[in-house]
Amino acid sequence: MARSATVAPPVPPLADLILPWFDAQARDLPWRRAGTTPWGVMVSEFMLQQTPVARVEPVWTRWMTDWPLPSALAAASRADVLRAWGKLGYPRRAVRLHEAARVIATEHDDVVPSDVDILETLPGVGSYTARAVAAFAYRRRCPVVDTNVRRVVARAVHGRGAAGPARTKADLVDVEALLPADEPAAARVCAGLMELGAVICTARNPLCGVCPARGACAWHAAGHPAYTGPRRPPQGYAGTDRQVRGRLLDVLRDTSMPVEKAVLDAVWSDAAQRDRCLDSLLVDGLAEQLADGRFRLGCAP
DNA sequence: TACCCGTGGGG
DNA sequence: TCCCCAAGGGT
Repeated sequence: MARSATVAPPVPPLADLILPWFDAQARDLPWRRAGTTPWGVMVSEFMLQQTPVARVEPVWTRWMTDWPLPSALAAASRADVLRAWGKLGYPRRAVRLHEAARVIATEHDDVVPSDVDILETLPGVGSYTARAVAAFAYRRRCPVVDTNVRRVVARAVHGRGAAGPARTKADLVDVEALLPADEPAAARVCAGLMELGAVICTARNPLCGVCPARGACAWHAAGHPAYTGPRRPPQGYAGTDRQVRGRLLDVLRDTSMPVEKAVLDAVWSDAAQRDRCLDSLLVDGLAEQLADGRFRLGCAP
């Protein structure tokens, strides 16, 4: 039986390395500041879905000034919401946030729910956003899994270079295992895992040399083996319906007066694709057609 | 599950 | 230039 004087050096759990680093180094993002309401957190999470922090900051700040409560946003027109959303991309997120605000105002007394299952019933709120609101707005002990966390866990816990295909349930279990019992501390660990993935443990050129977690990182210990798993096919953009919809919407956002179809026809030469995209914008409620045939930004309730 | 949905910056 | 990526959700 081993009884040497040297006790096996306790490898500090990931959380113990990440917490002090996060407390000292976390970026000063506006929605992290004291006094941010759960509504403010929720708005930031919607905007941050697939959109970089730098582009969200100014829009979020203005948004919270104009619509500090869900009921305030609910009272705005969809067109005003879409214009305020500006060029954050994926404008259907703005419509869903608008709809979620109405549900919160009318069915939850203007208070953002704190329960994950209730949050997930809101339009545009999926597993990630529901958990992010519960953890960051209400300090709940609730595993939060986004693309950053998946990458950090893949590396630090499993020694793989990248996360690979989604393994939703397993990711939740993995993160849950990293969380301390204390609720607010657990919420900070979730934020810290995301922060680490965003600024240190990045997809390309991770900064392992200054990583606070490298002492507990399986990938680092293994010598940074390259990722060998399946890669998702490139998405592409040029020539897609997404690009055409973006151009059409760009016209409608920038005009206060309804426009003739000829104005929209000018943004894309392929008539069939252009008409298909315009129709899809109508279906999505992002655009609407007046009785006189002209078009404008969607104004639905 | 795979694909669709915007936009712009960096390597 | 081109490709990859960025706090996902809906279908």
